[in-house]
Amino acid sequence: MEQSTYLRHIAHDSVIFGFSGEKLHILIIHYRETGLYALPGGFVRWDEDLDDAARRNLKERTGLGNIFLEQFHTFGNVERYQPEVMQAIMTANKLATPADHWMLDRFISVAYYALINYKYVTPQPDALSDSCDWYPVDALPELMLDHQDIVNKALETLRERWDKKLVGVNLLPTKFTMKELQLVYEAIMGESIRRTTFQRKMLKLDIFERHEKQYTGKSHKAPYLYSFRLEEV
Amino acid sequence: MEQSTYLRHIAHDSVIFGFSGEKLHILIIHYRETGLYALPGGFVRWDEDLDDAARRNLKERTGLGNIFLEQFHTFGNVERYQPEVMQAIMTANKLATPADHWMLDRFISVAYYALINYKYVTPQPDALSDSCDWYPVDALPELMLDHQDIVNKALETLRERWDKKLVGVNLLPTKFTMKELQLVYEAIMGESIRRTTFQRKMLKLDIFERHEKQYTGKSHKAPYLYSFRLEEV
DNA sequence: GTGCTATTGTTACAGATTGAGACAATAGTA
DNA sequence: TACTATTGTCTCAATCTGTAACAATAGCAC
Repeated sequence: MEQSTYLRHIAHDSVIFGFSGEKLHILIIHYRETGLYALPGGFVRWDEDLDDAARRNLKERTGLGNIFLEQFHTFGNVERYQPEVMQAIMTANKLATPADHWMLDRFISVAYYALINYKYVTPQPDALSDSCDWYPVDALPELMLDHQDIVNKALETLRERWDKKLVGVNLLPTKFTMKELQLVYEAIMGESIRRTTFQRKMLKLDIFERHEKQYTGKSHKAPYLYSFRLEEV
Repeated sequence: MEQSTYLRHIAHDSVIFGFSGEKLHILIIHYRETGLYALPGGFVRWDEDLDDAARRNLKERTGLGNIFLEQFHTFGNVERYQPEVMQAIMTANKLATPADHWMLDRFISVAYYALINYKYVTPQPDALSDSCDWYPVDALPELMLDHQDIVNKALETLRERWDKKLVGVNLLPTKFTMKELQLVYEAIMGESIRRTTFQRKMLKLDIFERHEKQYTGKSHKAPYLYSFRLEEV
């Protein structure tokens, strides 16, 4: 039986979505002194479920557990194999890297996406990176390896799996206005939708609880706050 | 750099769907003398794309290349690790199995589903198995490891991704009747649908070419044959 | 308070889609 | 020529959607 800590050749990366109130953002880490930007990710321990590894990573980066996290694709092209990239990262961190080091092998990466509440998160860099920050999905820095492909596929998947409750519950605060829900929808779909149609369609779903009005100080009619009826989740 | 032929810890399995004209079937292999049934699968070569590995496997089993094949989930629970199962298969084939043999390691499996034309296929067993046959999805033998979970997830995915053209083109012969298309739909969805509604909805898509009538010798009005207009695929 | 503006909740109406059934056409058989 | 099973089409009502209109405010200026 293998005795090393991690399974060889297997990595995982996460596309962690947050909604700023206006735009979709994702978490990107920056590797010290290399100029390399990447998705947060890691490896799978010998005695750990694949999903648990991704969850552990998410917890380390955001401090949040019990978050919506779902696998969406596994990337396994040979072109992902670029040992010089990993070499650069390790050298910048003054780590010994014998040519047969396990981190320099070819990796297949299982990609996950997470939906979390932007406001409750303080992104945490890991041992090899000097920062971990939110970037708008439409203005990302150049990402290493195939990470931009991973982001694109994550967005595509999110659009396909758009489910009002799922996405809303995870990207919005507990109470929100219809306008905010609509902004999330538009940010994900990349298209605008008529206010009245959206409102009617949402309300007809009968999955919302209506609460008090939200007085923002603006000089116009105040919108109602809504929440998802959670007993139906 | 790793010198062995295959990437360690990484496997792939395929759920290969075919339509008998009445029911959905999938290909299942039977391992010699062990009583074990499993999905066809294999490993990934050091210099091979993940998708190509699955495609190679499909070609070996069915003789068919250029077939619709899509990844849908990666299974990586620790409970998949049951070296005694692999041990039994290898012993039955009189293969030496030192305790540290790479095939006895823990594996993460990337699962694919394929849609192929039932009639054009002669299933081929591989070196370790003595048969490879079609089974109706609702009457599978007991499968080893988590392969039943894999099948269930494949079905679920197929239902989500039901796209008339995609599914029809791959599971039906070039020319088919509306009735046959409806049977495919019902076999996948597991529910029946009203004939007239289905027909109207399909024809409105405007993706079919109508051909001659099909005279089956039955005493009733003969249905038209249709094909998908392929320039739009 | 009265008017003004921006935004929200609701309703109205036409057009499209859908579920359910009716009905005529017809290939083979008695 | 009648009869049966199945298919292609149409009708009708119910529902859903896109669009616009309109009434109801919350704050502000006065």
